Amino acid sequence: MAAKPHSWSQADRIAVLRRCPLFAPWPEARLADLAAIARAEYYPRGTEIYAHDPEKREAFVIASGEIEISRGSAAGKKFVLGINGPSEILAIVRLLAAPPIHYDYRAYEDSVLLHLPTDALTMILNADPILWRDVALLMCARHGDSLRLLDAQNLGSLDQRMAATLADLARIHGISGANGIELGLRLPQEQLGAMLGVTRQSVNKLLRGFEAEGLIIVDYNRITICDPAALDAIAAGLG
Amino acid sequence: MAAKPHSWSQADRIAVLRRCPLFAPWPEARLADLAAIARAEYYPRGTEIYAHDPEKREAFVIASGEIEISRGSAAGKKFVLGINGPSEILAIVRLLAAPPIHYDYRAYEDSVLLHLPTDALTMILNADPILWRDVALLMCARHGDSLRLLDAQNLGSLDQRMAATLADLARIHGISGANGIELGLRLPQEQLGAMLGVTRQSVNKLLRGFEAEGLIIVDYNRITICDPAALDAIAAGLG
DNA sequence: TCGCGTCTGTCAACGCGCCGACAATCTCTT
DNA sequence: AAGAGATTGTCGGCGCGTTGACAGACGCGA
Repeated sequence: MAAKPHSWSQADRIAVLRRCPLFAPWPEARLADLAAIARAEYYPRGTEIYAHDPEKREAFVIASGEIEISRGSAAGKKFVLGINGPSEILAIVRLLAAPPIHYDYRAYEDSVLLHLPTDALTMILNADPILWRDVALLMCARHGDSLRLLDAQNLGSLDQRMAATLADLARIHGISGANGIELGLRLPQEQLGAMLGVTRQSVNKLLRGFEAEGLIIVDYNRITICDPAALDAIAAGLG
Repeated sequence: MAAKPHSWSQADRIAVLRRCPLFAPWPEARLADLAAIARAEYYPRGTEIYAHDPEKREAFVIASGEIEISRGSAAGKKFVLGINGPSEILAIVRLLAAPPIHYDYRAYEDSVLLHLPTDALTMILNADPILWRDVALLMCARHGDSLRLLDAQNLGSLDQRMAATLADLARIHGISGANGIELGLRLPQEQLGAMLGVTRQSVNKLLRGFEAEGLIIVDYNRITICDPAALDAIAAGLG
């Protein structure tokens, strides 16, 4: 599915960038500048993206595949912030935030990324400063997402957080199918647990509860959302 | 302490804005533009800032006092994101984030705020677009803060989160005193609980544990940090 | 087609933080 | 100086999610 990047032309890179919401409204010339500094790279499933240099100052756009954003603790626990698909731009915060913050990026499926070195990226932005506005808006949206997660953690029950997470995944990775919205993603219960901050066993019980109510269908590594509205209702605290 | 705002001059407003990290580096002319659209308002302790209109599209700078940022659940629980002091700019996200997100702002002490209507603010930014860069950097820093909180919630123990929260409070509200860093803030244990997402009783036990180890001194509504380094060590998971 | 590694279903024991309650203490107002 | 309201200290019982363990199901590669 993912074409190997060694053969990618400037036009190929521009096409990928054009699909990224942050860059979509940019003028053609700026996109060309961006594409000129972009470096395409292929990562087979399971690869750590910046394993060799956690302090690497590069953002990247997902050309194809899925990237898992996570963070591990000294105790060996793992917290998964999210799993992002094509056209998302990631690792922007690490470029700018002070004090710096570091997340682990892992290829959840075979993926191709377009790397954008910070220094070159900021030079392009400074050359046409109104583009910084788009960055600011993107950061606001991301910040809003984090805040929503934080609220859910502190105010919601486990049911609610599970419902919210499933609804989010459906929005990002959903493909409409025969019985409802199918998550186009292999999704072990352990993985869901790492997103919710609970154990695999708890996820299992929850999932089977939802299935019993006809909200979802669980099928070895795959989940289908039958009743998205009901999930949203639960997530909102009305369930 | 807080001068009533009805008497504030343009020069007074400029002085307040100059102290805000976001605006500090801006040229004098832009600051004057900002001050011209700013409206100073006084809020006695306990007042809800946008109670009359939760959808109000205004950011504000704290001229004096303390503002609590929180969010309530339908079940009556409350989650406190933070308590911010003078020179902080708040409610920026609500202006820009999509989908919108709403927090409650409450005067934790008698406070004076400088309100900045969104539309006028964005016009000033658009007139000198490089200023958007500062906004983007600020949003990155804020986003980083949220992510750190989120990590702590999902990976850390209650001890660690308590230590981290106390260290944060010391950084923002700390005044060096005889026995260490005194938190210049009345801080009921219930309030700390709302920040950590746990009950008052749990906070009490934790606090007395820390006190027994000589890390802090608890004195009715006041906390003094005796050993900040030890708290940081605990927060980092080494305690 | 076999076999191994991954993923799922389920259980009992355990521990941590919550709930509800009550008395003691402190602060502020009158 | 006194009373009201807010804050703290502390307890026992309870519920939920964890821990650790094991059997069974699935799916990919040899």
